Amino acid sequence: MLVTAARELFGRDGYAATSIEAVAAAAGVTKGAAYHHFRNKAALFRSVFVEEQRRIADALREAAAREPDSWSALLRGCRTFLEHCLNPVFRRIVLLDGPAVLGWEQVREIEYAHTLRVLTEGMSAAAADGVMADGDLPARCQLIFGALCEAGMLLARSDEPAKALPVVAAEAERLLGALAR
Amino acid sequence: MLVTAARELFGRDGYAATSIEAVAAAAGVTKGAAYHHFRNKAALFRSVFVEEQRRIADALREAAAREPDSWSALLRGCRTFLEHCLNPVFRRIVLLDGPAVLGWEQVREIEYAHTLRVLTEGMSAAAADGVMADGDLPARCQLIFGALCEAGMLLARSDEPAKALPVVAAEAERLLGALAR
DNA sequence: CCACTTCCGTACCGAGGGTATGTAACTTCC
DNA sequence: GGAAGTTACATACCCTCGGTACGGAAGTGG
Repeated sequence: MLVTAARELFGRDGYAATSIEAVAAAAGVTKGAAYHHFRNKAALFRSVFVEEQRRIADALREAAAREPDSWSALLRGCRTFLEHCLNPVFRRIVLLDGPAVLGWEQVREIEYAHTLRVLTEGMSAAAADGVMADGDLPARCQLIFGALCEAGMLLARSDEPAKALPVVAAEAERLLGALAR
Repeated sequence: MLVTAARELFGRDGYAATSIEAVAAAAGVTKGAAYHHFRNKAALFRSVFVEEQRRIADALREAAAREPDSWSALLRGCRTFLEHCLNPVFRRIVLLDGPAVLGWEQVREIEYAHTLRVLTEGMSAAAADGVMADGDLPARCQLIFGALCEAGMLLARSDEPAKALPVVAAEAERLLGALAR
C-alpha cells in the first residue's frame, strides 16, 4: 500500500527528505503508479496526514468514553494525546511537517473533522454538564490544542519522556482548570 | 542584503517555493554569492528566522516594560504577541515553516534565546512577586507559548482579525489566569 | 610586491518532482 | 462475446533547483 509506505518514510525521514520514487519502491510499484493515485507529492502526504488524524481521534474517543463524567473525560483525552506524542512518526507528520506542507488552512480543516472535533465535543459535553465556564468555545479548543501540541513536543524532547509526562500533564491540567466553572 | 530579500520571499511564498537563485537575484547578486555566505538553503532560512525572533522579542520586551507590574506585563506581552501574529510574514516564517525546516530542536534553541526567554523572564518576575502559583516554569512557558501560537494562527484566519483579537485574547488571558496564585 | 584571504561569478552535476505516452487488464453494454 | 471505454500501472523524458568546483577580482598583511 502506497499510503502505508509513505507513512513509514515520511514519519522517519520527513517530507522533504523522502522522494516519491522511494515511497513507490517501498510499496513495490513505480513512480508512475504513485502519480496515478495522487495528483502530487503533497496529495500523498495529505492522505497520510488524514490517516494519522483518524487514528488519534479514534484513540481519544475511545479513551474518553471509558471515563465516568465529562470533565474527567476531558482530562483523560489530554493525557492520551500527550502519550500519543511520544510516537515520533506522529510528531513528525502531524506536528512538524503537516502545517508546512499542507498549510494552516488545510491542516485545520482536517483536524476539525478529527482531533479537534473530539476535543470540541468533549468541551461541549462539559459545558452542557455545567462544569465549564462561559466563553468562546472554538477559540478555547484551539488554545488548549496548541498548548497540548507544544507540550507533546516538549516532553518528546526530554531525556526521559515517561518521567516528564506527569509534570507536563500536570501543567496541562492546570490550564484546563482555568476553564472549569 | 541577502537576508532581507530572503525574508521577503520566504515570508511571501514559503520556504519550499522559494529558490536560492530567486533570493540572490532579488538581492542583486548570484547564487554563488549566496552560497559563499551561507552553507545551504536552510542556513539562510535560519538567519531569517533568528532575525524574526529578535524583532518580536524586542517588541515584547518593550511592550512589557511599559507596564506597572509583573502580572500586567505578562498580559501585555501575550497581547502584543497576538498582534504580531497578524503579520503574514511572521506567521509563515516562524510558525509554519520554521519547525519543518529547522527541526524542533533548533527552533526551540533559538526561541529560548529570544521569544521564550522574554516569556520566561516575565513569568519568573511574576513568580518572584508572588503572584504566580508554584509549578514547573519551563513547561508552563512552553504550554502558554503553544497556546499563543495557535491563537495567532486562528485569529489570522478569521475574516476580521481586528475584531477577533479581543475574544481570542480574552481566552488567552483566562488561561494565564490559571497560573495566578 | 607578494602571499593569502575574502568575496563573488560561471559552469556544471545530480536528484527529484512532474508530465507524456504506451499498454495491459478489467468493466460495461449491447 | 466482442467493441468501447476506463482503470492501473510502467517507461521515458523534461526541467527546476540545491549543491559543488573552480576561477578570478578585490582587499589585506607583512
